[in-house]
Amino acid sequence: MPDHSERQLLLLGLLRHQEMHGYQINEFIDEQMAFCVDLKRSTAYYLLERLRHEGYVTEETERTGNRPERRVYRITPAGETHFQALLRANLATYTPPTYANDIGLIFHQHLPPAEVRTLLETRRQNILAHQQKLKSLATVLPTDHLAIIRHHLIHVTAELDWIEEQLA
Amino acid sequence: MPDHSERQLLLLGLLRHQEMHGYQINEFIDEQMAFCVDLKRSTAYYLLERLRHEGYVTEETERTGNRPERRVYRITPAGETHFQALLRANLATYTPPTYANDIGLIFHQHLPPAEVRTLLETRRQNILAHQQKLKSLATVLPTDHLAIIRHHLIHVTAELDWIEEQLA
DNA sequence: ACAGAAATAGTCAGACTTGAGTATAGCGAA
DNA sequence: TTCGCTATACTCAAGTCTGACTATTTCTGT
Repeated sequence: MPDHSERQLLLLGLLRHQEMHGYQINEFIDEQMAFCVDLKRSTAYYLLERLRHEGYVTEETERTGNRPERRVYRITPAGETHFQALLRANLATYTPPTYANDIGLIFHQHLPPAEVRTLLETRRQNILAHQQKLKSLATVLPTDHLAIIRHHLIHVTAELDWIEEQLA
Repeated sequence: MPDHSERQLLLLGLLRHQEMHGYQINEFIDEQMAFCVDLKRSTAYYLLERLRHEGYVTEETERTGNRPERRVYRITPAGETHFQALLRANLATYTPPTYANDIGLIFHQHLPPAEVRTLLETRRQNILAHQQKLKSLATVLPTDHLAIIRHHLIHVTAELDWIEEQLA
């Protein structure tokens, strides 16, 4: 059983604020949260179905005008409780991320040092580009997200420090 | 088609060094790489089968004594080429990780500030524990891994900085 | 000498994930 | 008015991942 908890937390947190239909949830995630969670649209539908199955949300079909039916999700009292538990667990826990780019470094001796340097130089440019994107997000997204953007920026800086150390 | 590339890179890199059977590969990963890659044993078998299907490794069954048969994997010339390509791509790329614990922060206002503080204090202890574990790894693992351990330590430090900023 | 633990070597059902596809509605331009 | 493009709302087949399990061999303590 993999650990959906943070995505469940996200979905329940959104529904806690207000009832929403699937498309709306996905739109919100894509526009405001994509930079810090990885959750595709089809996966969100799947998870919502699971939350319903577990009694944490209810599903109600409605239609507006002649548009196709939509399923409106609403959090249940059990869902509220679950949300609180997930939130407490999430805040108290530290889950170290995995850095996909570590693997390359392990095998760097299989390439000529000069080429490794060039490749890492390119990586450095990509990191700088990502840093810029984060900075511009800060001006676009609501202020609730500032702490998280700052979190990402701190790590990007750490990444730049490390790669410069490797280049030296 | 998800992006196995870093795990393929890992498997090919190990086989490039010497032929190995599945169990041996898994043992090595569990003992030396678990701290920087997330790859379960059954997944490794699955990926090896895929690499074979794609012609990057060959599989040969052998038996030693009365033990059950084992499948020995050996990298092919095509696998060598693929390895080089994956390695170059990996070194030149930056793949920002996702931080599972960000989600909690988004919803922190749903709990009393004092409790949030206590929970984050606990998280901080967990980060410190993780930092210690990394430091002790540095004394146990071969020196090739030092750069990567350093990489993780830099990020753990960044994480501690950030959380202390939040607590203040 | 022999029972129980640990190591060896995988297999597989079932859960998770997602790109590609389906189907209808509104809207702007020619 | 009608052709095509975008927005709305999902669905699903196919691919991926892993916890739990099987089965045999070798050690270890008594």
